Amino acid sequence: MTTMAATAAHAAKPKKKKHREPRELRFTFRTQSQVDQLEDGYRWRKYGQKAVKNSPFPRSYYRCTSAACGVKKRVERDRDEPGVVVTTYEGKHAHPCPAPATGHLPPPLLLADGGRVARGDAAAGCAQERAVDTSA
DNA sequence: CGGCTTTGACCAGCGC
DNA sequence: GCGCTGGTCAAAGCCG
Repeated sequence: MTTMAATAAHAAKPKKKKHREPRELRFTFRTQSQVDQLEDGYRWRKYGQKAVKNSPFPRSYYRCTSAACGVKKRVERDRDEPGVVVTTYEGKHAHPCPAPATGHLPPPLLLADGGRVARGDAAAGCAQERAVDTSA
């Protein structure tokens, strides 16, 4: 960002967002983990990594590998707890969980975010979707 | 062979 | 007016 000197020689892309659309719900969970790729019951593909000023650590951007699943997930480490990662889910899933029910990988310690409450469950994603679907 | 990961670069909006 | 940040995309390489 310091040196953005570059020659524009590429076609523009239809990507722009003035205001956050209320359509996509945002869930922020604080999970105590050492790895970013937490198994929440879905597959995520990292599509970017940027360092934010709010945190001394870089933020990771993940996207659901599903087809009609436009769910995004951003993972960043806590500023005071390097052992804790802040997982923010954006959007809602529209596909079954690819992970088997026998997948009890994450041990988990989900804390309440700034407004929402999460339960320690391997199927955090499924639970989230269910909660949203039932609520909305 | 397929699928996933990583890095760099670019863009847009906003603030002062 | 300029600078800055945040966010996304693209391509390539590597691994199982």
